[in-house]
Amino acid sequence: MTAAPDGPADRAPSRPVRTRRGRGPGDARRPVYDAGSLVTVAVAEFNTRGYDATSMEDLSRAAGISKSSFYNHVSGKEELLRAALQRALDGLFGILEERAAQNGPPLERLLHIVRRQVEVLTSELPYVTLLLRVRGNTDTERWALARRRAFDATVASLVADAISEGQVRATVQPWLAARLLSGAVNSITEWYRPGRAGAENLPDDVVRMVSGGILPSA
Amino acid sequence: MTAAPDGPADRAPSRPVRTRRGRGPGDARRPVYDAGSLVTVAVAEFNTRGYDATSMEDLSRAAGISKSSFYNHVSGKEELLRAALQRALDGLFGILEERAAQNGPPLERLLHIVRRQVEVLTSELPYVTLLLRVRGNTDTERWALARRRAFDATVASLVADAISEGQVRATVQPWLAARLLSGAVNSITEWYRPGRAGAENLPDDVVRMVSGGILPSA
DNA sequence: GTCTATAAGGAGATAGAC
DNA sequence: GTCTATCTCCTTATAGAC
Repeated sequence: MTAAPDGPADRAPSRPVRTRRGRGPGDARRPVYDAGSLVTVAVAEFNTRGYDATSMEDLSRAAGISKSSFYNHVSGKEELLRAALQRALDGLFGILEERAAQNGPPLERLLHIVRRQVEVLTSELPYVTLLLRVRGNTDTERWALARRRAFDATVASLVADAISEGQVRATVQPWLAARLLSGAVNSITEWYRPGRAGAENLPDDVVRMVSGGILPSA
Repeated sequence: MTAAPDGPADRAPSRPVRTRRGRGPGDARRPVYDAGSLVTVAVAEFNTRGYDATSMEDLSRAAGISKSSFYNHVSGKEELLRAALQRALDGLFGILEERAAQNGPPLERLLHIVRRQVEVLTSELPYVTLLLRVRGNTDTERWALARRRAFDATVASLVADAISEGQVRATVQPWLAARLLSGAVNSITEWYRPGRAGAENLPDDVVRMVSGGILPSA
C-alpha cells in the first residue's frame, strides 16, 4: 500500500514545513521547501476550506512563507490541485492493477477491490477526500472527474459480472448496487481520521456490511 | 411530502424565471421575480459550479436580469444559501416528526426514516445536494452542518437501539453501521436525476439493500 | 424594477531588490 | 529563496438615473 511520504497531511502545520535535501553526511544543514511538502500543506487547506475558497495567501501563510516565495516553488493553485488529484487517482487505479483484482471469480475480485479501496482511502485520506469533492470547473477538475468515473465504471461492470455469473443475488439492478457500494465506501472520507478508535478493521467491516447488510435482520 | 412549488430546480433556465403575482382575473399581466424563484435559480447554479465558485454575476445572468436588479430582490449570496439549506433541512427534519418515525420498534422506525429520506432526497434533490456539500466557511454553513449532524445523530441512536433490542444483528459497531447507512443514502444525490429510468422504486430498493446487503451472496 | 456606472476590496500572479 | 510592492482582473455590493 502507498504510504504518505510527506507525513500526516491532515493537520495544517503551525510551523513552516520543510524537507531536507541531503547532499551527504554533515551537509544536511539547509532545510528547503519542495513541491511535495507544499502539496501536502495545500491539500490540508483545500480540504478545510474548499478549493475555491482557499486563496494563495492562505496557502503561503499555512506554509509559513510569503505568497511570492510560495510562487517560487509552484506555478499556481491548479498545479497543486493536479498533483494532489494525481496522487489520489494513482492510489485508486493501482488497486485495479493488482493480481487479485484481475484474476479469479468476479465476486472475489470485487471484494478485494472494496477492501483495498478502503485501505487506500484511509492511507491517502486527504488526497482522496479532495478528489471526491472535485466539481469540474477547470480542465484539471474535469480530467479528475473523468478518471474517477472510469474507476467507478470498472467496479460497476464487475458488479454486473458477479450478478450475471450468479455469485451475487440480484435483488436490484446491478448499476444501483454499484452506485450504493461506491457511495458507502467513499463516504468513509467524511468521518474517518487516522487512529480513530473502532476503525482498526475497517476494510473487513465494510466488506462484511456490503455482503451481509448494513442493517441485517436478527 | 413537500413538492417543489417553484418547478424543476435542476435545470438552469435559459429565459428569466418569473412567477405571477395574481391580483384577480384579467389582471395577471405583470410577471415579477420573487425571492423564491431566485433561490431556485441560485441553487441550480450553486450545484453546477459550487457555491464559492458562483458569483452574483453568474446568478443574475442565469435569472436573466442585471446584477443590481438581482440585488433588488435578495440581500446577498448568503441569504440565498441559507434559504436553500433551510428548505433541505425542513424536508429532512420533517421526516423525524412523522408518526411512523416516532412510534414502534426501532428497526421499523429506522427503515421508515430511510425510505422517507430517499423520497425527500429525490423530491428536494437540488436543495439536499447543496446541503450535503456545505463545508463550514460561514455562520450559515456552520449552522447547516450542525443541524445535519443532529439529524445523523438521531438516526445513529436509532441504529444503536435496533441493535441493542436485538432486531438487527450486530455485525459491526452501531456507529459504523449508521455512518455507512447515511453514506449510502446520501450518495444518491450524486447520480439521481428526476425521471431516471430504473429508479422508480428507489426507496424500496435502498431499504432492501441496506437490510439484505448490497452484494448478497447467492 | 430595471439599468449603467462605480466604489472598495480580494484574488492570482509577477517584478525586482536583497 | 525570500521579501515588499504592484499589476490586473474579478468579486460583492451600492448609487442614482429612468
